[in-house]
Amino acid sequence: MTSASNDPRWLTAEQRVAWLHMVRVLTRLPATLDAQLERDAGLSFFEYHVLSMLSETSDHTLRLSRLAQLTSSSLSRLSNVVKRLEAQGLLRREPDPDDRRASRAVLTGLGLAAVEQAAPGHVTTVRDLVVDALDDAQLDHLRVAHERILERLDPSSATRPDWFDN
Amino acid sequence: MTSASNDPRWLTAEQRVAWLHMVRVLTRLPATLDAQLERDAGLSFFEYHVLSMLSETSDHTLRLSRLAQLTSSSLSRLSNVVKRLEAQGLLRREPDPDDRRASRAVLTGLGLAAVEQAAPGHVTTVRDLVVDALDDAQLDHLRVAHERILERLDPSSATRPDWFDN
DNA sequence: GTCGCGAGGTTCAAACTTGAACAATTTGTC
DNA sequence: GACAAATTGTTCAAGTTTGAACCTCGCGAC
Repeated sequence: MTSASNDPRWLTAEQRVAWLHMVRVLTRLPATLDAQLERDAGLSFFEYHVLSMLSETSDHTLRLSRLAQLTSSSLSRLSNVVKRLEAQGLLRREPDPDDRRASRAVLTGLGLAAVEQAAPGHVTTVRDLVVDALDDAQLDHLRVAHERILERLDPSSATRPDWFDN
Repeated sequence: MTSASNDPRWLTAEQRVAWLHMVRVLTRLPATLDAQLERDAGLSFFEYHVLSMLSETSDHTLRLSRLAQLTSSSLSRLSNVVKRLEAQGLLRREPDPDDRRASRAVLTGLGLAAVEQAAPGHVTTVRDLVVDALDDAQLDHLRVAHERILERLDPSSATRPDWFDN
């Protein structure tokens, strides 16, 4: 026999090329987004993401456990970051009236102003690096591929925002 | 006028959906790869990446500065990780005879064995989450999109391995 | 040659993340 | 109702990353 049957199936040359490209994007894109936001707004991408998720809800409020899902972070990491953001006055924590174990994070006016100030530069960076690098068809193909991947990464769609209709 | 001319151009609904999908992939995929490698091989994805890049060269050797480019890491981060990997006997550092400022990292037999042991599980995960989630055309579209994005992220292609022919 | 600037690496302190342990609820089951 | 199990969130110690400071060496201009 030429190969044991429990070999992992290696990648073909084409698959390997595609994967190695993806790894480079996966490592460089977040670093670049972080650098821009840190430089222009004093926020990490993760902090921006947290504030941004809050700003999308109608009452600017989310339970910490939900916020952890939406940002794909551990509760421990989120707890630390929320504490820092609270110390900066960008949000505040309040007990959840419906469940006394839980806390809710509420965006403050200062926090909303911070996201709104940071957003234009961030959007410009996203355009420069991704959206404007692709034509409409290519961006749509990228969306489809990401949807397929997300079905594997997150079958329950727990990380998908509720307001995300599509 | 309805909008000042220096507004950043906001994303259209379609573009926004595509971008939000990408952000979810960008944050969850590396975390998942990390978890699998840490669990099954005791390596972070970054450590695996370092060892893997070394294993791809003919003499299993790379200058640290080159290795930093290939893994998109700061020299500082790489220096720390290389020190740890050296302490574990997975690689060793030696002075570069051609440039006395430089050091080279050389994969040891133990290091090669570690990559070879970790590789099958890693490849299986990559297949499960990405490669097998897409058909050939979709994977090719993904490759093309990533190539366009990399032209923006890394115009000089400094992070592209030399043996990467394509 | 030698002067100055830039490249290659290391180190240290400060900041951040992780994972385990913990306390306080809530939920489900009998 | 009462008890076990699961959920929510915080905290602490250990490990990792970051950025600035620093040292050594190569390169180019003069």
